[in-house]
Amino acid sequence: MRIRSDGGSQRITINDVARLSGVSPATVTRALQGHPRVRAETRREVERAAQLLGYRPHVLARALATGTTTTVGLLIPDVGDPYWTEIAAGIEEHLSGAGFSVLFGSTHSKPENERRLLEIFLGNRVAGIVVGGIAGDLAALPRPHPPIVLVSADEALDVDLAQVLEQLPEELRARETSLGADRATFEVASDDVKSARSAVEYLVGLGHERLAFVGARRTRSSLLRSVGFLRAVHDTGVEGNVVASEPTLESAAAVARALLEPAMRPSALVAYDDVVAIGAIRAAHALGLHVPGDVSVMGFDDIAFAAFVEPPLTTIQQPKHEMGRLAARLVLESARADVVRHRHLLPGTLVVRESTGPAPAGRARGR
Amino acid sequence: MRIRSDGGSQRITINDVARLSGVSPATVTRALQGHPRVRAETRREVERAAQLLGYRPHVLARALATGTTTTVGLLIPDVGDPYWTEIAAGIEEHLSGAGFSVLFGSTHSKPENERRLLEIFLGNRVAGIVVGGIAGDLAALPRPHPPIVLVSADEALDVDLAQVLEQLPEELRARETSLGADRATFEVASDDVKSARSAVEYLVGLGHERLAFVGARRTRSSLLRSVGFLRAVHDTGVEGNVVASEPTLESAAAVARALLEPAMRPSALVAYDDVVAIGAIRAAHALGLHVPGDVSVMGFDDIAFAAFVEPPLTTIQQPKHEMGRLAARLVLESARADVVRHRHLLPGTLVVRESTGPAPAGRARGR
DNA sequence: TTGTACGCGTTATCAG
DNA sequence: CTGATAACGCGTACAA
Repeated sequence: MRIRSDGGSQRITINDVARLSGVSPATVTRALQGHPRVRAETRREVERAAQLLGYRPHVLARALATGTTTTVGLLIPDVGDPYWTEIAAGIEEHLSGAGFSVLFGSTHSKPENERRLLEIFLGNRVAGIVVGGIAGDLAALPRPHPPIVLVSADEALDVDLAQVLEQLPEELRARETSLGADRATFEVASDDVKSARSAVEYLVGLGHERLAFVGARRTRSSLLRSVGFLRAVHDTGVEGNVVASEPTLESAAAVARALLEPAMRPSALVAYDDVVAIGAIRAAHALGLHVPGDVSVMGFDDIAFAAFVEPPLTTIQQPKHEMGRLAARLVLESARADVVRHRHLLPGTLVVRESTGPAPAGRARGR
Repeated sequence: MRIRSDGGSQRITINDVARLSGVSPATVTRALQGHPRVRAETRREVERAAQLLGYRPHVLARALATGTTTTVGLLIPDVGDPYWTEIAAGIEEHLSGAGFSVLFGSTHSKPENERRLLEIFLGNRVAGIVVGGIAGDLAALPRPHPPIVLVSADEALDVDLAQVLEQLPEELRARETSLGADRATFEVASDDVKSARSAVEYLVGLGHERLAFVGARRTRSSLLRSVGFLRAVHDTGVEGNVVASEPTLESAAAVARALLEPAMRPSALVAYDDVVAIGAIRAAHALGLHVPGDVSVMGFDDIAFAAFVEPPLTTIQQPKHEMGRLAARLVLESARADVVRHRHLLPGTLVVRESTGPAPAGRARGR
């Protein structure tokens, strides 16, 4: 006799319940699913038997029979990044609340991982998929596929940063629609252009006249934020330039250090995100500069720790949890009915803390 | 004609492939699974057909047929907590690398959620389960169940903190074995007692003679850390007391504020974890105290942000990623063979940064 | 080496 | 209101 060391749980099936309660399997199904046409007494009897036996329906068998799953695939780039985990939290919460399970994977921002995991999700016949970050060649997916909702799709653009920055924002906006996003049913993102604009307007309101945006990369949200920054800078008539940086504390610190040399030092820095902002603040401190006394620094996103660094970070909060909820709602809804593709742009909101302040006196407008 | 708006992907099955390649479904299975006894040519033919049709095996149907899944359930208390997400990252990485999928859920530290999600996992016939945090009444699970690995099980103890603290550490250690943990195959945790001890020894080595542990709660790791603290304090002959605090920044700040009143101010604080430590530092700053000039503060875990607060936090690093990997390895291994239950205690390692320093001169040993 | 037939646990259809 | 019976897609003895 060979011991089945399989991980399977109990093997009490619907048949066991049927036998014990003296009805057919079909009736058991109906009774347990709240089907209207079952005698009340029968139902009680079945429920009692099921309870007694500790019957637990085999989700997979059910899926096979119905052709439908209650599982949704979730892909995010990085489990360690608070931005993504907060979004994931919103997604998980909503999905779980709606009785759906979450099949999870991390892409590490690698398209090949994204592809591989999507394959797995499809193999598992998920009812829908939420993809955070990249979202490469969705077009290559077999059709039809379950509804896919993109969150802050960050697909790399095939253009030079410099080129894009010269182009009109309108033109860039147009380009967006040609991204891989077009195979997805929905997309939810933050309104990066507008967010960057409010950042600039806030700083200008404080009297700053020489700004810098640090952290531009070849990703969509980064480009859009820098574009919003440049546009606002232009509209308000102050100085402002964009410098590139990786979205890591180290890179940001290095870039900021160079930027803060006395020569043409900006009086305020707008960072690509909170992580970059924190890196910039460290660089400022290392240079003996006071924040916000000597230089104001602000970020984007409002990750949990933004409020607890020294000084607490002024930032443009993104409704991460809300974005997650929305994404989850959208997959579930579009899993049920045919819907029109649509992009949801959520607004950011300014959160003023202590890393920003009035422009230093006497340093206004160069020379 | 009704449109099937199910989320199902393509419906090309093994039969389609069989028909196209002119063989039987059975042969298709064998060919695609690398079964040795298939003619090379046949295999090529089948593979070509599968490729052409874009055939993707139905994972659920396969699971039903084989009685085995390649899915592992993962439960953590809080998706927003960096401690847990770092562990989760390690788990996901290993599992994914081994070709397993992750069915994910968040318990929010609520036993009822844990129960509900475990039910779902069982219903999905997962090959194994990793549970972070609580782990309530695992005993209530139907037997046999798939292997369960507990990570930093944080089950609430049915005892008063005060009582426990009076007891001998040995006695408390004995209690551990009676926790819900005993239905699990494995458990991985950090060696909290020893970690706390090294924290104390490090501070004493710096000349501190009046310490305080802030953050004890009725959870295991908190109790064990406070016990390790008290034991070490006793062994090294310095003063040291334990004060309770919720593991939130706000609570920690409030507690620390009271603790830092001039009267009997400790020269060093050992916080339950990094979050509590950061809260304590804020309180110190609010009181106009310098860290570490006036008071040293250290934490546990070494979450990502520990290095980026002001001042960078000295802490006892827990090998979170490693713990995750180990947990994942253990589920997979025990899913294959029968194994002996075991508890894995991983050591913490001291990471010295800038929130700790020598004891303030002239404040040594009260009165 | 390959094909046939059956079972995995559940639901749906169609009689009764 | 309830019971047979046929799928769902795949793996696997068993037979050829």
